Amino acid sequence: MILNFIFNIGDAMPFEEERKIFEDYLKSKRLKQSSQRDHILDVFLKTERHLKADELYRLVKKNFPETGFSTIYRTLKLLRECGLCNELILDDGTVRFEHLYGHEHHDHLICTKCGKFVEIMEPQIEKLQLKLAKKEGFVLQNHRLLLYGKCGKCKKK
Amino acid sequence: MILNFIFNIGDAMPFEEERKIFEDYLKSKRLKQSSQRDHILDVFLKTERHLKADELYRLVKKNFPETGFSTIYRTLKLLRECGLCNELILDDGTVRFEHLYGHEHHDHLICTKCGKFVEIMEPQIEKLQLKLAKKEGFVLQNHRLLLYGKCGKCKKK
DNA sequence: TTACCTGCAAAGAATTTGCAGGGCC
DNA sequence: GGCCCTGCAAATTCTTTGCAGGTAA
Repeated sequence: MILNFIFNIGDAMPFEEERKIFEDYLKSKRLKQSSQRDHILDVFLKTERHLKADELYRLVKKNFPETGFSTIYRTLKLLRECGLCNELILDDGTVRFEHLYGHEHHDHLICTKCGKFVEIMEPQIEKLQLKLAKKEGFVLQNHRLLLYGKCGKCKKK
Repeated sequence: MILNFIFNIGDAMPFEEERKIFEDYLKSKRLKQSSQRDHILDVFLKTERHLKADELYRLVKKNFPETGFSTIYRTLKLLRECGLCNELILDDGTVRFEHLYGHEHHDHLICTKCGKFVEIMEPQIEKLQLKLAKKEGFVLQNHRLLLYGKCGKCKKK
C-alpha cells in the first residue's frame, strides 16, 4: 500500500476497509492500482465535505500537482462503481460527491446561505414514498429528497 | 394578441390566464412582446409532457422554423421568472420544464424505463419534512422529491 | 510483455453571451 | 428614435475521449 509511509507503524490505518474495497474492486475487474488512484481515494475519504469534481481536483493537486482532471473523473467513476461514492445532483444542477461506505441511506438538508449539508433520515417518509408509488402502480427503485432552508446560524442574520 | 388568428371569434381562448400573466410580467419589466415569445409560450403550454429545452426548440421550429435556440432559453428564463414554468433537474442531470401556473405544489414519480411522469402529493410527507428541518434548527424554504421506479406497464416486461 | 494508466489537448453537450441588424412602443 | 429583441456564432462550463508515452503485474 503506497500510502503506508504516512502513518507510524502500529497506528490503525485510516479507511482501511474502504481501501480494501477499492483494491478488491480493481482486482475483480483486472484493473491496476496506481499512486494517483490511491491519492484521490485518500483525499476523497478524508474530506468530509461534499466535494465537486473541481474541488477534489484542486485538493488532490496540492500534494500531487501533476494529476490531471481526467484522472479525477475516471477515478470518481470507479469509486461509484465499487460503492464508495455517491453522486448528488443539487437543484441548481451542480454535482457533488459523498461518501457511501458505512453511511446508511439518507437524504439531505442544505443551507441555501452557507451551503451546510446535514444528512437526515426519516423512516416514516420512506414508508410513505413506498405507499405513494404503489398507489400509482409503480415499483419504487430509488429516490432523491433534498430539503433547502436556512440553518440555525444563517436564519438569524 | 398575435395568436388570435388561430382561433375562431367567440371561441374561448386557451391559456388566457397564462398569457395574461406573461403579458403583465413583460410590461412590469418594460420588456416587449414578440411573435417568438408568444409562440414559444403557446407550444410550452399546450404540450403536457415535461420537455427538455431542445425538445421545445424542435417543436417550436415546426411552425416557426426561423426561431433560434437562444430565444428558447431566454424565453424559458422569463417564463420561470413570472411563475409559469418550473425547471426540474433529474438524477441523470437532464433538465426538463413543467407548467407551474394552476398546478399545486407536487412531487414526481418517474418511470426509469419509459420516462412516464406522475405528479404526486402527500401532505404527510410535507409535514414530516418540516418537522425534520425544525429538529435540525433549519427554516425550510423548499424541497425537491423525486421518486424513481418502474410504472405498471414497464414492470411487467 | 501485455494490458492498463496517465496527462494533455481536443471533442462533446448544454447553455450563455456579444453583436449587428430588425422590430415594438 | 430609442430601446429591446432576434438569430447567429463564439464563448463558457462541465465532462468525456483519443492518443502517445509510461507503468503495474
